[in-house]
Amino acid sequence: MSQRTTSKSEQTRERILTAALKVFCEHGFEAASMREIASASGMAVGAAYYYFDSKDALAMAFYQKAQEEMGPALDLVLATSGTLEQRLKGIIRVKFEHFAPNRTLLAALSAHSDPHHPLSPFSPETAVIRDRDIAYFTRAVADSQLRLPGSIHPYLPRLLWLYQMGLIWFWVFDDSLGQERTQNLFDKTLSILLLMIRLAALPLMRPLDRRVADLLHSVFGEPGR
Amino acid sequence: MSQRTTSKSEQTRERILTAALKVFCEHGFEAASMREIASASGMAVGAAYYYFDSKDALAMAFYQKAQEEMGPALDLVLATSGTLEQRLKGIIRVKFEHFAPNRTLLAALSAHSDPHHPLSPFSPETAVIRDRDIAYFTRAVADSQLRLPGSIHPYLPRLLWLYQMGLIWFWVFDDSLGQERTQNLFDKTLSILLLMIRLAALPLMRPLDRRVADLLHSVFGEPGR
DNA sequence: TGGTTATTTTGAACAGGTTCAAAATTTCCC
DNA sequence: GGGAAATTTTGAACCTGTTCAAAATAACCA
Repeated sequence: MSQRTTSKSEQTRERILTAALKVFCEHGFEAASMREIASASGMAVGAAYYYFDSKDALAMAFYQKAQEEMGPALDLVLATSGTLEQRLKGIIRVKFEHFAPNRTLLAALSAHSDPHHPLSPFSPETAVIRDRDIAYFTRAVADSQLRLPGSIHPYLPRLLWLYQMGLIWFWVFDDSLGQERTQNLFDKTLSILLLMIRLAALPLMRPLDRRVADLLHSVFGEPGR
Repeated sequence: MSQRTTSKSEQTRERILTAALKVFCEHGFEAASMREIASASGMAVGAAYYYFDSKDALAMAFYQKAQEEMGPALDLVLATSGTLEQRLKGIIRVKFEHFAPNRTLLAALSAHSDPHHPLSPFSPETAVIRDRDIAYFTRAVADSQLRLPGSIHPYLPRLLWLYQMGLIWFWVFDDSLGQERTQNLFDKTLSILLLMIRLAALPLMRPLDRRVADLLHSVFGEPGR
């Protein structure tokens, strides 16, 4: 049966990924070798490459799995909080808490700044993951009544995603105890962000609005979803 | 004589770097192998590693050399322009023009986002290069009369440097013809930046100022040079 | 069931960055 | 000048990510 086969194949894939995460946790991403991962999973090196395109792809698979696992917690945040502030705080807290045990693993993904690289957060290959992520920000913005210029509004989810990516980047490399510096950065930037959104409604900001909308259009392309 | 020795050693180093740049230009950074670079310079692989810590370090050496070469052009910009706008435009244009022939080589440096990595733009190891770079922005800000809150002022050079880094990052991966998208981004963000600086002087912005200054302090540390 | 095809698994081979002990050369000092 | 010490140069060896042709296994169908 094709069903069973897929399932067994899936199991093997799972087994390799689990072994990889274990090895990553033990020696860190760099120090972990594909040979060790393979033998930890009881398979040959080639098998790991049959299921994953590269070593980095293992880190990406971890991210993808994490995204699925966080789904319910994120839904809960959106269901139980109303203001944008609460929602953003909630969403980002969920992510930090979920990734905390493997925080440094994310550094492997931060390495790919080139949007041409399949594992870059900006690549076409990661578009599905990215869009799923952005969708949460879309929902976070949706029914929170924001008085934001309409021209900027459609870009807000993507901007917030970008903001989150920046925070995560800072967090990944934050050596302070309990990553308190990131917490500090988060508190302060969020408060500025919300204040700016409030100020953006003032007529004085009109010239700024126009320019920002123009900029966003040329960076992100069409405003439509 | 110690002088001669240093000089000859320096020459060899130069010869390897030149060969490396040639090979990088021919096949790109990734495709260039250390063996090819070594043989192109008429030395053994080990020699390259005697002068440079890694392959990436060759790209960094290129950046460092470029920084020195751009010095006079940057000084000229500062000497012949008065407004912050003209100066920023000038400084960044000089850089783009200088790096244009080797634009993609900079991608090798963009790869190191981890501040722990010696070649990261944020690492202690690159502090000298970074500070030299920031100094130009300090000079650019210096005698252009800006009405900016005093609490933010000391961070401005570092912020402008960060802004420049972002632009260069965008430029390195910009596939549009003649990198026109970057030009567009530059024009629009600069106009927004200058408008924001003008708006920042308004008393209405006082609460924002305080928060921004607080944020900058916690990210950059002490305001003093 | 038995043969054929598709999927999965293997591990040796490859390529390239990096190391290092030894050799070659230069410097330094008596 | 000559011998010790420092510097420079060498290239084979190492390690690791990755590939790939062949082997093993599973799925499918007559």
